Amino acid sequence: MFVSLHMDNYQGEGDLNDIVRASGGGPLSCATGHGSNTVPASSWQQFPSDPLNFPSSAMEDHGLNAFVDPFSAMRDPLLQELDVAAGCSAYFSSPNSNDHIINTTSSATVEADTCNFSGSSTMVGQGKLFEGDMPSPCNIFSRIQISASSSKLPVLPCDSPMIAACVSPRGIKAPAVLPSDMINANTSKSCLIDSTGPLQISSPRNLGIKRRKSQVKKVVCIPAPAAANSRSSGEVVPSDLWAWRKYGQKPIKGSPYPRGYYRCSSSKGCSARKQVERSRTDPNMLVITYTSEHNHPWPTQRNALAGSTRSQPSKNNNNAAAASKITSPRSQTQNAVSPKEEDLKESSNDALSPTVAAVNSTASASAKGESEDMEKQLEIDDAEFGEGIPETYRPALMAGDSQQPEDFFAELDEIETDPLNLLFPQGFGGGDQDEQKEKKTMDPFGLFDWPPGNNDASF
DNA sequence: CGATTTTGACCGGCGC
DNA sequence: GCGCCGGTCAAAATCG
Repeated sequence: MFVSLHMDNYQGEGDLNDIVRASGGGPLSCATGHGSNTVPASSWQQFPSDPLNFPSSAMEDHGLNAFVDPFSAMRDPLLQELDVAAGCSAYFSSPNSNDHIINTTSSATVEADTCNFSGSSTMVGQGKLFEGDMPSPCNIFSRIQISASSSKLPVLPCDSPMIAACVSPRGIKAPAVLPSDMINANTSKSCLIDSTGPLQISSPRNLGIKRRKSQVKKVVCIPAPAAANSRSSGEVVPSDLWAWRKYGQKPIKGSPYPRGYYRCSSSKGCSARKQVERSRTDPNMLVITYTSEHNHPWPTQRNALAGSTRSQPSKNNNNAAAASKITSPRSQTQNAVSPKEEDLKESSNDALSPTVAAVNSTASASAKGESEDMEKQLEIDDAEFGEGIPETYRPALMAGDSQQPEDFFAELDEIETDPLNLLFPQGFGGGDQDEQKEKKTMDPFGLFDWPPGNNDASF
């Protein structure tokens, strides 16, 4: 559940203040890296290394229960996607422990360049989206790194412990601390991306820089599922609730991996887009950049399935090796196609352990290399940053600032079919824990459908 | 048949 | 002004 969202344009002193206040006194209240409130790395390391089985109790045992839900402030489709799709505890952290995310979001209170507190803190205090006490099923998004990048901040290597918050599709409850290895894995070097370019919206060709700069973009770093879940391009696109249609792919200079361009196909006229690419520093990490916003409610079951029926090409079905590299993107973006069991296993393994290892190995080596890119990315005007948020990534469903978490979820229930159910037909909290545990083991990222016998949803 | 992916071409922004 | 680069378009191919 490493979620590392680089939420460009996400800024607000108030947020930080809230964060500090909320966490004040707590072990995690550290908004300052040098602050006395930072959690000792040793404490973090005491936690199990398995992020997927992150015991919320552990947090309590370590006095972390005071940690405030980092996502509470998030009222964002992206997060919605992540939450729902992930349906599991997510570790929100700044890509870099030093990444100043906190600093930028709340320059007033944070001054440390080595803040152990993750970027998640920046999200604390705004909203109540994730107040619910949810279990934490895990899937690909559970490890998504979410970091809010702010303007003009240097990107530093991150190897400090980070706070993790268990995020469930409907709520966040159990705060979590990442084990040291996970922390390293999450270090964002692996997630550093060069999303430095200005943002574009529906009509980029006609848009000026100003227009594009005002656009909010969110960068999500997630562990890339194994190549088994990708097509010939090797690109792996985790599924989310929205239907995405690929409209282009371009090789990116300086990166061995191409960048895929997707637009929302859930609704015509929706300007939501996302770019998917592998981190140049850590191929095991996927960098998904969301731009623009959905102008429509959550996709209903039907919508979510739109265009998602396409599965792997038949030519791949008979060739496991080929299948490992050629997989229908739809299975990734529409969360509907079930890969073969072997692929699934491979994906699970590759997406998890390797990711951690890879990140660790590259954590310090490549940090500098991408720092420049990161800086560029961060050079988004703060003012614009603040303005963009409310205007972007706010799906119709989420319209309304006054909307409370309860309202939000209530509306979700009103949807023809709860998107969450599409991903987690078994439910998140109820049911046999052992059974869920088993599922986690089989599909830690929840990218794939569970066997028909275990899946009530009719895709 | 409708939807998607693929891929080369086109366009605009930006740096030199 | 030129060239590079990133993002998008659109035709062809593919798939269910």
